[in-house]
Amino acid sequence: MDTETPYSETEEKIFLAALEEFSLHGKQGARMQQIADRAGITKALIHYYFRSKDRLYEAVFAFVVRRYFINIGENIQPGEHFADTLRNFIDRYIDLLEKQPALPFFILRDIAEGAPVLSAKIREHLLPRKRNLPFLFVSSFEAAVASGEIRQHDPIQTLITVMGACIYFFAGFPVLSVIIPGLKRERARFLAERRDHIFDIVYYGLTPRAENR
Amino acid sequence: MDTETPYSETEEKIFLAALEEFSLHGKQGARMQQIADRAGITKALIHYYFRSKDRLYEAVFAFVVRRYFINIGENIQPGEHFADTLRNFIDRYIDLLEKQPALPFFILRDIAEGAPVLSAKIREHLLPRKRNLPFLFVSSFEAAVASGEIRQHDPIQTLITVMGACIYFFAGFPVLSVIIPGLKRERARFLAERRDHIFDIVYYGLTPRAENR
DNA sequence: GTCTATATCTCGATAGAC
DNA sequence: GTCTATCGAGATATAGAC
Repeated sequence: MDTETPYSETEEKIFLAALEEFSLHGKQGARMQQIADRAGITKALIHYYFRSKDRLYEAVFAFVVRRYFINIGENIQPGEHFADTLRNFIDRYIDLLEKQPALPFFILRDIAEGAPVLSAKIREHLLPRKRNLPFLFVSSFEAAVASGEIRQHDPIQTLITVMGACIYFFAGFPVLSVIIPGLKRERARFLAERRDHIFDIVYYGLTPRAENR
Repeated sequence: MDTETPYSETEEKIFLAALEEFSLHGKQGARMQQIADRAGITKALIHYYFRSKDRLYEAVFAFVVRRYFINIGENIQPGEHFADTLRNFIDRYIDLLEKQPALPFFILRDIAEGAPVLSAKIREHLLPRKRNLPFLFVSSFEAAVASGEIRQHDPIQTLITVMGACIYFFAGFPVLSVIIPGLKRERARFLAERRDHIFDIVYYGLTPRAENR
């Protein structure tokens, strides 16, 4: 994985082990011993590099947030039509989740505890940027309403719907794969279709409609 | 709250305190002392009734999951049109989440650990029943495709989209309320609109469409 | 059944050798 | 930088009086 940081080899091993352990068990549930085992070193070394469990968690969280909120928000072009913006949003979001499937759990863990760390990170990193993904989504949406491309609707509601539709496949996968036979085996195909499906439903749910039913 | 169990008054106090504490902090993060304080008794009494923290957590989790599956698994009427089924599904699902907002976090915690408990409960409670909510959703969907009410589409993809759209509002609320000014204050109104929004997007995303764009 | 007091244990953190 | 050994805090769990 590209941590984009000048970590030593050992640091990186610890870091990755921690990411996995924290994702699986949360901050409280994670065990330093388990992280050490995963990384193939001893607890003492973790403290040597990261000083404390709190700091280690902080480091992992900061990394995750950078990936999640900043990478996703940068270099994105608002499409000429809302259709392009929407498609772009879905693809980027699913790409991100696919590349780092532990990520939603990591985030949701924090949320489950009232999102103490996450809220701070959002305020610090996401809100100050004008070109972040949610912001672009909303402004592109409003432009499209004005131009008549889509109907009058609430952009925030739509944003939540799209994010939920994307993330739930990953977050709910273990459950879904019990309910839906063959899902595990055909995950890749299903996920590819998922992008089209979400776009299709949402976009045509927004466009001016035929008079029927 | 209706625990539907023949608990003594003290047991019930402990149980409810535990439900709250576990919801807030997870299994590991929860503190027996805190549960005792919430319940207005001492730690020793918790052990008297529930033997160990593990067993207490088990009891709470089993209760939460039972509620979840009982609610989504029974008493649902397939509507005459898919529109009715969809509307019904959304309303029930959001009702359930609203009544028990800690539920997604409980579930997500289990999922993050590979859904050991949840998978078992699904196999045990949901799959054997023919009239469960997902099943009815899919069969109503297919009937509607056949009758021409909606277009050809994948019912499973649609089901995931709807569930994700419903649940993400609750699961993501702490984050969303940071990004979206005023969300916390207007939660009730926003949630009411949410039902209409999801129905509108999804249903008209599925119906035969005007030729435009 | 409920409490106080205490035993036991788990786990993060540190000391110190190499 | 990395290890082994150990400490000490804090949490779960138990004993025993009432």
